[in-house]
Order: sequence, then C-alpha cells, then structure tokens
Amino acid sequence: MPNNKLTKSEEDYIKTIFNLSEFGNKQVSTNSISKVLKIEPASVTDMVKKLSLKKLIYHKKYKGSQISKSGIKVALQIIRKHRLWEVFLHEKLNFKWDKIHNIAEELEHVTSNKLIDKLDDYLKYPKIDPHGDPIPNKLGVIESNIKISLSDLKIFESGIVSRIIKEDDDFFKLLKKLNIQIGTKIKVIEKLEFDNSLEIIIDNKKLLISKKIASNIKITKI
Amino acid sequence: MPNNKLTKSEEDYIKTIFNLSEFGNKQVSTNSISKVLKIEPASVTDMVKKLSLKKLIYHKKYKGSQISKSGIKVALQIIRKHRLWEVFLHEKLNFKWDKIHNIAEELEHVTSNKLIDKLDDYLKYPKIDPHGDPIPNKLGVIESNIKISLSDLKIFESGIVSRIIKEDDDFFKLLKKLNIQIGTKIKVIEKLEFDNSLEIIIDNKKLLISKKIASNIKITKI
DNA sequence: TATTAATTTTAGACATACCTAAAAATATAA
DNA sequence: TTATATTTTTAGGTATGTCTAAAATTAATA
Repeated sequence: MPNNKLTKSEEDYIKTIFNLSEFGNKQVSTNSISKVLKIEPASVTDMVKKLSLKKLIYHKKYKGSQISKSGIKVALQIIRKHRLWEVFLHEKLNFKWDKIHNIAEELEHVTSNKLIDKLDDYLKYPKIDPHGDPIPNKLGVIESNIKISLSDLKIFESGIVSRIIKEDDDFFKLLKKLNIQIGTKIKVIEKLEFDNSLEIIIDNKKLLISKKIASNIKITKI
Repeated sequence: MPNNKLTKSEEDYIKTIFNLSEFGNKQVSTNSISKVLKIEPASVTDMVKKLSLKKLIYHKKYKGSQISKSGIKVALQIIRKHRLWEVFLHEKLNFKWDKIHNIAEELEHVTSNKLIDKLDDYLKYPKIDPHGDPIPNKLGVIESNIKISLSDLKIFESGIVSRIIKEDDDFFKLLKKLNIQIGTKIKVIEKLEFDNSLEIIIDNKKLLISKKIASNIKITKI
C-alpha cells in the first residue's frame, strides 16, 4: 500500500520489530523492543499503537506485536539501505568493519529511493554486506542461503565464511592472521574430543582453531 | 567552542542565515529566513532566540540576526558536507546536476566527521562542487577566487567557468552543445553594441553567445 | 507628521516522541 | 490456587519545533 513516508523513529521501530520477529514469524514483546531501542516500555506502547493504526504491525493489548506484510516490506527496504551503505563505507571509504554500523544507522534513513538504487548499481549489486549479512534487492528479496556456525559443521563438510559474529578488533586481527575472511572456503577434517577444537583446511593448509573461534564464524554450507 | 550537536532544524537555520548574510557581513531579517525555509516568521523568531542563546548568532529584537564567528564555523562545515555529497552524487553515482541538491540536503545532516573526511579523501579533495561552488576544507577555509558573471568580463579578458546559475536541463544541453562546462577557459574578444551579445573564444574557436546566456555563467578571472 | 502598511514578536496551541508514576493484566512461585 | 513478581498499559507531563491570531514595533506614504 502507498504508505506515507515514515519518521526516523517509526523506521527504527519497524526495523527492530522485524529483527526480533525472525522474519515476521514470532510475536514480539513490548519489553524486548524497549530493551533494543533503549526507550521506556510506556513509550513503546504508544508507538506500537501508532504503527498498528498504520497497519505496519498487528498489536493486541498485553499480547505483543507482530509485523504485517507491509511492515516486512518496509523493514526489508531499510535493511537494504543499511547494508548497502555498509558496503560503501567499508569498500569505498575504507572504514573498518566495526566502525560502519553507527554511520549506516544514520544513512539508512535518507529517503531517496533513486539514491539507493544508484548506490546499488555503483557498488555492483553486492549480495552481502561486510558482516556477511545478505542484502535484500530492490524488491525486498533476499537470496537465501543456509547459514550455520562453523562449529556446527560436521566432519568433511565445507562452507564459505559469510559472517563474523564477534565484532572486536582483536578478533579481526586473529582472523586475518588465520587468513579467514568473508568468502573464505573452509573444510572441517577433524573435531577433537578433548576440547572441541576443529581441525580445518584453508587453501590446502591444515590448521587448528578453538571451539570459541569457530562459534563466532558463520558459514554457508556448500 | 565545543558546541553540542545541533538538530537538523538548527543546522538548516544556521546555513540559511549564513547564506543570506553574504559571508557573515549582513544583518538578516526574520522575514527573509522565513521565506527561504518556508517557516512562519513567528517560528523563526523562536528559533532565532534559541540560536542566540547558543551564541551561534546575535539577535536584537526587531533588528534582525547576525551570524557569529562560531556560527560561521558551523555553517561552513554544513556547506562542506553538502557540497562534498553533491560531488559524490554527481561524479560517482551519475546524478544530473539538477537532481543532487535535495538529496545532499538530507545527507548534509549525517553527523560523523570521520565520514566526511573519508569521503573528501575518496573524492580526492575536490575544490568545487558540480555547480561550481567552492568546497570549504576541513578547517572551513574556502580557497577564494573572484567570481564574476561572464557577461561582466571585459574585452580581451579571460576566465575559467566556475558556476552555472540557471539550473535547467535545456540550458545544460545548450551549454554542452557550445562545449561550455565547469573548467572551460573562455576569452571575450568582442561585445556587440546591438544586443550585448559576446563574441568569445573557446579552444581557439570563435562563437557568439547572447547576454542572457553569458549572465548565467560565472567565471573565475585569470 | 500622522496615518497606514509591513515586519516582528508575544501568547497560546498542537503533534511528535519521549518521560514517570500508578494501575491493570499476565506470569511465576509458594 | 493464592500471593507475588513481571510485564504492559494508562494517565498525565515535558521538550522540540511548528502553527495562528493578536500585539508591538518599525517603515513607508500621503
């Protein structure tokens, strides 16, 4: 439906509700929204009512909120903007992974659709952002790829690194040393009983990584 | 002074007051601000008081507003952002001259200084925006160059095209046909009594342009 | 210069998006 | 299952940035 332009606040709520709902499936509590946005529950109730009037979510008193179809549509476009800006900040302006989120948080509210389409074109239609999260296309479609934690990969299975969970300079440095980055192909060849370490192969070289490291790396199975 | 972050509204007022003041020299009337921002004079009075308290402008009741030194500093940074984004939109995203202003109007309010510095670097420290307006550097310094209208150039004087006044697709097309763009060197060799047309030389070729065309082209004397 | 016109300010109101405190509903535990 | 704890909502309040209508000031004109 031709929804009127949303305010920055409304967009933040929609994005949050969408994220908490796991692709629109789950009911989202007022408290959980409150915690993410750091806004008091009473205020959340107000906004949730407003968004409900705009049919972006369904809300039953005391029962929580569920995002609607048009809400999902809106959310996906905001996420698209956010992630495209992240690619721009990382690839073109050379920002580090852990610095881009807050800036993208502002840029995602710039309204022009023309802008975002041209940016998409300029960046050559990237499918994932620097964190490995998928970027919805113009129509809101996300190319689905099953992501699991590297630590959940079974012996002799392989995957492509698609996301780094822990955002931390030290961790990034460690990964660099190990030659692991978004896009790296990894095969698991052994899982140690002793401490759950994984023996993996990258570029035909064997190495050992701890369970903790592995669980902070998401991969797409191949 | 370490001014606290300004709201979008405050920034818009400061920019407007600066622009109307001709580099901080002139007193600016409440009505003129009202007209530019399309906000009622009563509301302008309110905001002008607020900015006055923040020492960004001086304001005497019924006498108008004058921008302060720190106000000028703020204004120049906003203008810097605006113009750098315009360069980005034009050069990288291929937006036409006349489409970039409104988008830059939004982007200029994104707060990160780091962002704008990296953008500046990425664009290779441009000195003018796509309209030919100068871009203040990080410190707010504008490389001063005396700009006059092409129609005010005297016979046998030369200049570099630095700004196109009329923003209009037809006019842009005309200029393209004449091989005139930002940076083009032009020498005036004759001014016709009859209708004030100018005979000019571009790339060793003589051509005739009307007074109207000439007065919509700003040049830097060389 | 006196009157009229225009500009600017004051006063009071409104929407947005927050807040706190208290009441209502729901969930948990004894 | 009743008492207690937690969650959510209601009610009333606040700052921001706008508005309209009317009053105050300044400017223009006859």
